[in-house]
Amino acid sequence: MAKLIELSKIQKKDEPGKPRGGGRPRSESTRRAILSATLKLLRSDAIQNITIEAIAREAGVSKATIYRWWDSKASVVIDAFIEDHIIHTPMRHDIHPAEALLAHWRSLAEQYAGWPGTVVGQILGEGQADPAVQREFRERFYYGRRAIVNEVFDQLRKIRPDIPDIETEHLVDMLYSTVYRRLMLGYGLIDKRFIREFPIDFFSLLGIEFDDNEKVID
Amino acid sequence: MAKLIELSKIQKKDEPGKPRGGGRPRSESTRRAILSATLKLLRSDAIQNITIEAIAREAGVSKATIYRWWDSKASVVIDAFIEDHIIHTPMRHDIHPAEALLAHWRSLAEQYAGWPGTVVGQILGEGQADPAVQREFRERFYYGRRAIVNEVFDQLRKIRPDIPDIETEHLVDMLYSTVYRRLMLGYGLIDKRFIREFPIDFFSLLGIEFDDNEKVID
Amino acid sequence: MAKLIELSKIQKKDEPGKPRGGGRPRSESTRRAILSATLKLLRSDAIQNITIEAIAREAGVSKATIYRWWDSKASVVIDAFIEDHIIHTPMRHDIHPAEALLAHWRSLAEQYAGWPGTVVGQILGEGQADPAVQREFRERFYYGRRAIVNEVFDQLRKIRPDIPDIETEHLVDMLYSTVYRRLMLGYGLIDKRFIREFPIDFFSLLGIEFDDNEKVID
Amino acid sequence: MAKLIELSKIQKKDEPGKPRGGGRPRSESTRRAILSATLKLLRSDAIQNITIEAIAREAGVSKATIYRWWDSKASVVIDAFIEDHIIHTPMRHDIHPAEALLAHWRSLAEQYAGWPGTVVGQILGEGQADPAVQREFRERFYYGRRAIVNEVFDQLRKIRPDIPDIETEHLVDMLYSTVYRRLMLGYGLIDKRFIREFPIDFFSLLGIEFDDNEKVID
DNA sequence: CGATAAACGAGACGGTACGTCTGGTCTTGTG
DNA sequence: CACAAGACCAGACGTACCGTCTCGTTTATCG
Repeated sequence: MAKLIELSKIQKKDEPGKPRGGGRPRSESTRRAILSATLKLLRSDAIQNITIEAIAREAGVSKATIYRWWDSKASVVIDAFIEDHIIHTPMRHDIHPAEALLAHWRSLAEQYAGWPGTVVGQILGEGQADPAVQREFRERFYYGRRAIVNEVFDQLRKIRPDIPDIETEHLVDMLYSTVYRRLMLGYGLIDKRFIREFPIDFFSLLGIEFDDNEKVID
Repeated sequence: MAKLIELSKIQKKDEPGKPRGGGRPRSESTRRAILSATLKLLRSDAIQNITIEAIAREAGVSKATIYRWWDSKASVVIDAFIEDHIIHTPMRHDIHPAEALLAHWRSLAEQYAGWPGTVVGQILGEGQADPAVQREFRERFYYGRRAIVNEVFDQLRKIRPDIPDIETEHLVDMLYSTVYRRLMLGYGLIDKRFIREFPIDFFSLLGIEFDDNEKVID
Repeated sequence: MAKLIELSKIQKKDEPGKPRGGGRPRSESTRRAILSATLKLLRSDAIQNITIEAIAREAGVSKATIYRWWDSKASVVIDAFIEDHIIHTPMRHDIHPAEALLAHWRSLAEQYAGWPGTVVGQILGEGQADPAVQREFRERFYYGRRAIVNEVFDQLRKIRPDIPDIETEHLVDMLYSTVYRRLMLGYGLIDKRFIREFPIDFFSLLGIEFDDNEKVID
Repeated sequence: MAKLIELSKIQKKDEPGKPRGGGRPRSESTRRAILSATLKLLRSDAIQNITIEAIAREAGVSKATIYRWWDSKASVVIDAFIEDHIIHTPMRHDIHPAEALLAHWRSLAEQYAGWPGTVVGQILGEGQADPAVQREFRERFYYGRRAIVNEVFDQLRKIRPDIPDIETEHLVDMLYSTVYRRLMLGYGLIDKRFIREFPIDFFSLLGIEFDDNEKVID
C-alpha cells in the first residue's frame, strides 16, 4: 500500500493557512510574473548564472518582493518549475505493472534528455552546497514519484512471484539511477537507443520479456 | 586488454612541453601552497562557497598567480583532489573477477560515503553549469575507472558464460549508478547495510553468489 | 508695539479651517502617539537617523497615517518639538529692558547647550537641503522670538539714548548669532563661562554695565 | 603669535606618508574623476540628496573605489571642496589690521552668499548628525582661518590700545557669527547692503571708523 | 657577470550582485 | 471616512568577489 507522502513546502516562507488580519493581500499577478520571468531566464542560462536581480528586472518587480516570499534562488526555480508542470511522468494503473513501469521510465528518461533534465541537474547541483535545496527537491519532486514506483514494483511481484527476492529499493535503484547518473556525469547519453534498450535489459534480468508491442510475454 | 586511457589535463593552462626560454621558473612551493590551501578550505566549506580570494589569502599567494595557472575554481579543486590521491579504488587482478568487482565497488562506496564523496558531489554540481568542469571530471576521474570495470566484467563473462547476454555498459550502470544517485539526491543513505547488501543483490541477479568469506561459490 | 507675527503652519497638510463633512474624525490619541513616539526616538537618535517607519512602529500606527498628516520627517519633529514646549524663553516686560535681554539670552543659551539645542541643530541641518524645513523653523520658532527681541532693544534705546546708532538688526545679530554658530560648528562651547561673560562683554560695548546682582548700573 | 594649526586630514583613510610596499599604485586620475564628479553633482543637488552611487556613476568609477579611500559622503565632498580651492579668503598682512579684517570678512561673506555658502551649509547640516563630519569641517576649514583672524585682532589691539578690553574670541564671534547664522537660518539675507554696512557698524562699536576709501581714520 | 624574461607579491581597479533598508504609495478589511 | 496592516516598486546602502591591471622585486637562464 502506498504510504501517503506529505508534499510539504519547506522553503517557501510563511503561507501558514491564512492569517489574513488586514493588510494588502499578496498580488497574484506579481507572483506569476516572478515565476514566469524565472522560467524565461532558465531557458537561456543555468541557475548558477541567474541572479535574483535579473529575475526582478525581467519580472518588473522589486528585489525585496522576491526576498519576502522566497529565501533562495533555488526555491524560486523549484516553484517556477512545479508551477508549470514541467516534469510530468504519470504512472498508469490500468495496465500490467511491468508495462506501466516501462512506460513510466521511458517517459522520465525522455524528459531528462531535454531541457527539463538540464534544469533538474542544475537544481541538484545547487543542492550539493545547500542541503535545504536538496531536501526541497526530494520532497517536492522525488518522494512522491519514488513511492509510486515502489508500489507498482510490489504489485508486479504479486503477479510474478518468480521475481528474485531482492529488496524493492534496490531494484528501483538499478532501474532508475542510471538516468540521474548520466545526467550528472555526462557519461553515456540519454539517447533513443539507451531509452529503448536499457529497461529491456533490466527486466530481462528479472525474467520479464516484452513482445514487439511492448506487451509483457507471460 | 585495457585500453590506455589518456589522462589529459584540459583545464590547466599552457604547460606545452616546455618552451622555457629564460625567465624565472614556476615555483613548486607556490603551487603546493595553493593546492593544500584549497584542500584545507574544502574541509570546512563547499566549493560553491569558497572563493579564489580565500584560497590566495590562505596560501599567502597573489590572486594573479592562481589565475595564471588555472582558469576556474573547479580546476584548482580537481587538481588539489587528485594531487592528494583522495579517491583511490584499486582493482585487484589476482582474484576472481566477481570478487574484484565486489571489493572495488565497496571501496568506492565507502569513500563516497564520507568527505571525498561530498567533494565529488560538489564538483559534479559545478559541472552542471559548466560543461568544461564536467568533462574534466570525466576525463580525470571517471573514464579510467569505468574502463577498468568494463574490462573486469568482460573477464567475468569468460569465466561464467551463463551470465545473461546484456550489454556490459548497462550492467556497470546498474551496479555503480546508485552510488552517484544517492550522493546527488541524498535519498537513500550510503551506509553499512547498503554497502553490504546492494552488490550481493545485484550479483544474485546474474546468478553469482558469495559465501560468508565473500568468495564466489562456483 | 510688537508686530503681530502670523504663526502659520506651512508644512502641515490640509487642516483647512474644518470642512468636516462626515466620516470618522481624526484620532487625537493617534496624533499624540505619533508625536510622543517621535520625541522618544529623538532622545537617543538624530533626526537624520530616525525613520518614518521607526516612528510608526514605536507609535503603533500605520505609516500611511503619518504621511496623511505630515509631509516630511522634519515636520513631525517640529510639531513634536513645539507640542512639548521644549524651548521656552520668556521675555520679561516688568524689568529694565537690558536686564530682560540678558535674562532672555542666558535662558536661550542654556537651553541650546543641552539636548534641545542638539535637536534644533538637527532641524537646521535638515533645513540645509530642504528650504521648506528651514522656512518652517523660522516661522514657528524664530520670527516670534526675534521680533520680541527687536522690540525690547528699541525700548532700551528709548531709555538709553547714548547707545550707538546702529541698526537694531545688527545689534541683535552680534548678540544672538554666536549661540547658533557655536551650535552648528561645535567650535567654542556653550558653557557656564561663555553664558556668564559673553553678554556682559557685548553690553559693555554699548556702554551698559551690570552690578553683581545683574542689575543695570545707570 | 599665530599658533601653528595642524591641518590634519582625519576622515581620509590611510595615506600615511607613503608605505608603498608593492601593489598597483593609486590612480591619480581616478581620484580626480571622483572629486570633480562630486563637484558637478553638488552644483545641482544638495549633499543630502547625492548618493555614492551617483558619484561613482558620474565618475565612471566603481563604488568600492570610493569606499576604499573615503568613509563617508561628507568626506568626499569636503575633499572635493578643498581640492578646488572653492573658498579662499586670504588675509592681507601688508595693510592696517582693521582694513585687513574688513576685507577678509567681506570676502568671506560674499562667498558665503553664493553656491559655496550653500555647500558649507549642507556640510554643517551633515555635521549635526555626524560629529566626525563636524570635526573634519572645523579642522580643515575653520581652525586655520579662525586662528589667523584672532591673530590680526591682537595686532589691531597693539596699534589701537583704546579698543575695549574684551576677549578676542568674543569679538571675533560678534563679527563673524552672523554670517553663519544667516546661512543656516535663512533669516536675514547676506546681500550687498549687509556686506557693506554690518562690519562698519561692528567696528564703530570698537571706535574704529573708515573713510570712503575704506581706509582707517586714525 | 650582466642582460633578459618570466614568476610572483601586493593591491588598485571597474564591475556586478548580494541581501537589507527606507521612502512613499497602494490596496485591503475593520470600526 | 480614518485607520492598521502590510504588500509593493524604486533605488541606495556598504560588502564581497570577480577577473584584470600595474607596479616593484626576485630568480632563474643565456649570451
